[in-house]
Amino acid sequence: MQFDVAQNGALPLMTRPCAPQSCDQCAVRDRAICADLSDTDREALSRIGRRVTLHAGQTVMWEGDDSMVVANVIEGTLKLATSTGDGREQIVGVVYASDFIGRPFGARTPHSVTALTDARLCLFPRGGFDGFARDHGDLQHRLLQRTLDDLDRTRAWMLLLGRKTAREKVATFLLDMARRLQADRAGTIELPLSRQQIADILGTTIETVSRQMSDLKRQGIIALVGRRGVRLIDSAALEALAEGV
Amino acid sequence: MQFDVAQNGALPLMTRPCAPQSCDQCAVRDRAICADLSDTDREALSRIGRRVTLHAGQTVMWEGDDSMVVANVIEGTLKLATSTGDGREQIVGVVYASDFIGRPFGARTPHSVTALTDARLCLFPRGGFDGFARDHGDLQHRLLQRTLDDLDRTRAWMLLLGRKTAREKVATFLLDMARRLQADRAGTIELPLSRQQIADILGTTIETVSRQMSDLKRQGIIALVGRRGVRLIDSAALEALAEGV
DNA sequence: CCGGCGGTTTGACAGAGGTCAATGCATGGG
DNA sequence: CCCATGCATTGACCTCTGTCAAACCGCCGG
Repeated sequence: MQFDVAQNGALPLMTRPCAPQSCDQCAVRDRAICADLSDTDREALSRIGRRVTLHAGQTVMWEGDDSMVVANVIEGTLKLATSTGDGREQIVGVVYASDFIGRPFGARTPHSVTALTDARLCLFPRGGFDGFARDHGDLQHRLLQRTLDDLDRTRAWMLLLGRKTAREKVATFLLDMARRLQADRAGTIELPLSRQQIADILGTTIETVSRQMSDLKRQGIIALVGRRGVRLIDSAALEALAEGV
Repeated sequence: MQFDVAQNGALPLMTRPCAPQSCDQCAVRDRAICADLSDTDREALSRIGRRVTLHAGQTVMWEGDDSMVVANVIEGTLKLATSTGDGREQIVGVVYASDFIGRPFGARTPHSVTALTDARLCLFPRGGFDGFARDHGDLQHRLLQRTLDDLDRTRAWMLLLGRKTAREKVATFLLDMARRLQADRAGTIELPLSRQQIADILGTTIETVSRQMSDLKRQGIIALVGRRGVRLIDSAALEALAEGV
């Protein structure tokens, strides 16, 4: 178990905002929580925040910090993580474009948020966002929906962490990634995570992940292409393994 | 690993409602999500729902069921659980008086809800509740707050499930229960959970829980009184163990 | 007060997965 | 284009925890 001391670049607060950009051409405009707002409301919200870019490895928020900002993910993939005092890390969530990050209506950020790939965020100071959300029931409703979904997904993941074997964990993980990520024409997906990060998601070690993947490959259920590429050859078999058959 | 086939009595929908009771003397009136409502709104909500009693072991909702009802817990303790196809169970939450249960704004109940002790609920049909919540921003805000808190707690628990040792798990669990439960004058708390249920919370087995508790007792850190009583003798030592020192 | 039931504790053992270490191999900078 | 660096794979080993089984003992009903 070790820390991710990757490139801890400048905080995004320090990051130069992108050229101001209206919500009109925002890539996540109709999937983010602001999707239901009227044009004028959306522009008002937009003026509270600003667009920032992150490089892979940069951390936006730290576990235990005062909750200062929240954000929509415009592009990229980020991890949410907590760790024990002695540095064992558990990834508690992975977020993608259009997802919402940060802790609104609360004093503390309960987990760190770190970019896994280069990313772009639409960042809001928390106070301003909280106030805006209180006045806009539709925004709050959308946030509630999303939080309820997150909670469901998180609880489902507890079953994996608490009760599944290493084999089942890796199979479940691969299926989950295949569902979320776009495969190229050869059917290969590019994992946005290193083996260490996969281990930190599954509550196991890098060696165990590697061994399980090698086994699956040996059985002809998946193919490994390069360091981060995976092609699912027999999804049905994977599904079976994920459920422990 | 085995099923909890306890007393699976009638569904609460079948349960005879208690004598109609106004919100005025409700025990959780100022802690439940309806606390911020005006008297008239609260009564309106109350008319949508009804009070039901549950016996220990009764299940209110089943994993995967259509989400038909939601409820406030007036009294008692309940568990939220999911299981794998072959019957391994993971408890994903424990709820107490004033907590909210069920899946509003969604089609499926993602986990079962089962009474650990006798309990009383204030039960609402989901459709009616959803509609009411949409029209009452303050109720929705309170629900959002609560869901965000649940999510934080759940994610903290993922660290336990994925990264902590059996010793750390049990120590963390005992401290968590001590924080939630009222100790009697001798400083003893009465766990609302059997060893099996504790194991299902911690993602381990009944034997491991038992062995860890016996070790802690042998070290003079806790005392065990009867089947479900525990007295924390050296909380500082427990804290240290919980963090893996 | 006693006896039996069901949950709990304890023991013996095995195996999944963690740890330590060495080797392999993509990938990007020079 | 090639090598160095860091991630990934593989191997050997060991420990923690799960499994199976037996003994124990609170607690309730008779």
